Formats: sequence, C-alpha cells, structure tokens
Amino acid sequence: MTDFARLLAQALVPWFAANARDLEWRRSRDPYAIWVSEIMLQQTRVDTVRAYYGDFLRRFPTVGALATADEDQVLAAWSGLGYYRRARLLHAGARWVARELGGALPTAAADLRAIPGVGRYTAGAIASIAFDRPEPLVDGNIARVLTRLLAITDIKRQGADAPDHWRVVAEILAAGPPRILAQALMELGATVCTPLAPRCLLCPARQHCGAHARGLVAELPAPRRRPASEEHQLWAVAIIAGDHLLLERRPPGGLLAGLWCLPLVPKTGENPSGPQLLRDALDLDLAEFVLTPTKKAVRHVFTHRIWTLSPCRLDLPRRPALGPARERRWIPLGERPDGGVPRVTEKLLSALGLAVPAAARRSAASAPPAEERQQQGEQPAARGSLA
DNA sequence: TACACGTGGTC
DNA sequence: TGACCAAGTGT
Repeated sequence: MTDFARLLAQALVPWFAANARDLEWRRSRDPYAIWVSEIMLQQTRVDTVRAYYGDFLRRFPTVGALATADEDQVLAAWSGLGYYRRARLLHAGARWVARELGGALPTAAADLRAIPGVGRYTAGAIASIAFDRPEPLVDGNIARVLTRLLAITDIKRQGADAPDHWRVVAEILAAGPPRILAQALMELGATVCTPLAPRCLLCPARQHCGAHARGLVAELPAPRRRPASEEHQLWAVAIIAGDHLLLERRPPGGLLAGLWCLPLVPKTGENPSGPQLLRDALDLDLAEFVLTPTKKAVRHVFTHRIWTLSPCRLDLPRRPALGPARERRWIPLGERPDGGVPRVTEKLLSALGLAVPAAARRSAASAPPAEERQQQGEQPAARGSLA
C-alpha cells in the first residue's frame, strides 16, 4: 500500500460523508438498481439521468420484470436518453441474468463482465458500490482526478484505459471502504476536480495533488481531439391521413436503430420535393396529396453527425397502401408508438406544430414549445395528382 | 486501435 | 456558433 493511496483514502472518506450529493440511486443498495444507474450514467449527465431513473425503476423494478418486458417497452422508457443500444444491452443483460443466474447478479467484477453491456468500468462499479468489494473502476472522472493528482503529462497515460489508473484505484479501494471510495473518487471529479474551472480550494486532496503543486491543473488532462462531423441535409416528411401520422422504424443497425422516426429523404439539391421523388423515396402509392414545407430547418447534432432537417407535411385524403420494405405504422395524432422515440422525432413534430405527448421527463422546468412554433398561413409548395 | 453510438449543457 | 464533454461498450 502506497502512502499516496492511504492518505487519499483518509481524505476522501470524511469529505464524501459531508459532501455527497443526494442522488436517488445512492439511496438503494439493490445491485439491480445500481446496475441500472450505471448504465444510464454512461456518457450521460447526472441531471439527465435523474429525470429517467425513478420512472424506469418503477416500470421495471426487478431483474425479472425487465427480463420479461418487451424490448419496445424498454426503449419507450429510454426514449430521449440517447445511446439506445445501452437499453437493448441492459435488457439483454437482464434476460441473461434471469436465465443463467436466476436473477441474482454475481458479486465479482470478472463475473459481472459476462453480462451484456457490462464492460470493465461498470463491472468495477457494481462490484465496489453494490457489493463493497475492492475492485477497481476508472471512468472519465477518475481518470481526470488521477491525471491531476499524479501530474501525468503523457497523453497516452491520461485516459480511462490507462493501466496505471486501474492499479492506483485498486490500491485506493484497498485502503478504506470500497463502496465509499469508489463513489468519492467520481464525486470529486464531478463536483470539484471538474474539466473546466476546478475548485481546488475546496479539494480534500489538494495537499496530495501534483498538478496543483506544479501549477498544471489547467493543462491536465490534455483535451481530446475529435473527428469532424459529417453533415446531412434531409427532408423529414410528416405524412398525415385523417387524424393519423405515419412513422417508420429505423433500420436495425446504425444510428437510432429500431426507433420510430418520421420518414427521412436525402436532399439532393437537384430534385425539388416533387411527387416522383416522394413516391420513390417514401414507397407510397400517392394519388393526391398536399405538401407543405416549413420555413425553418431543424438542426440535430449527434456525436459524429449533423442532420439539417427540413420538416414538411404531406396531407393525404386517405391512407395509402404501404410497401413492405420498411416497418411503418399509422399512429393517432397525439399518441406515441409502442417503442423508442428519439428526441429528433419530437423536435420535428414540434416544429411542424403537431402535438407531442410528453415523452418524459427532462427538467420539469422546460415547457414544450409545441404550439408557439406552429406555422400559420403557409401556402402548399406542391399539389399532386399522380394518377 | 479507432470508431460508432444521443443528447444536452457550457463557454 | 462550434468545440468539448458526461458514471463507456462493443466491434
């Protein structure tokens, strides 16, 4: 045991007792509840997860409840949270744990790793937080904290995959209560040792911090570089017949896989949004229609892609026959499909002035601006008769 | 190893 | 605005 690990543990335990945020998942010792929280928190801010966590656990209170649910139900509860594959893997993980282990999570990180969606970090988090085992975990917070405390200037040794970090965390968790120390390390990174403007004066580990001693806190860790986003221009077509809206399920792989979206048609620039294009792109038997574009585009930014969406409304006198190429459904206006609905779908419906039932959740303060965006008095850009 | 994978907050 | 980032995992 190094002095560093022992001193840090001694500083963190009382600091966490006095400063830990009151988060819903910290009130539970149920390993399943902690598992769910860890999956939701992956790459996702605490405030965002707060708006989903309680509802999700009430909907799926046990491994068994989640295991017996339909995937679409799980995705519906996840709608708006992002990284939807997490929901699928969590669901698959629950089914695996129910089938192979009778619903009880293993306690060792090495065994937890066998669960779908549980990687190295999450296995350590469940083992340490739920089972109080001294098994290491390194997330973005902990990597940043250790990079600063140990004044690591080598970029290759700063990330959450750096072997040094895992070894040091193992030593720290061996020097005190693992359940407390694991959360304290992350809490320190989240509330004090923040990426920008860290609050070193409030830091319980300031005396042990190499970056602070050398004036390197602002330089460490080095910012990561990201590849440029690809931009896509698309028509987003709200096809309405009577009081029903046509939604289509995204393909099973790739972006927003399996979620319900408006039909999207790539903009070619050459083609106006004419009848032929629509019929081909939408695979619909369009006889008569009225197409109304909105003036304002909707911009949706993903991690690695940007969609610039031109919403338009296609009104049909009756529901046309649907081709078999894609899974599509007529949804009563104002209702949600039984399945996952990404935020971009809500943005588009809102921009089109179509009522969107509250998917959830988000901060209660933000009122949906659906009505105010309604476009009034626009002239149809196209009228068609395709006999 | 590097990339795909959502969304929202902050500067 | 654009860049960066937030309790990562799977391929």
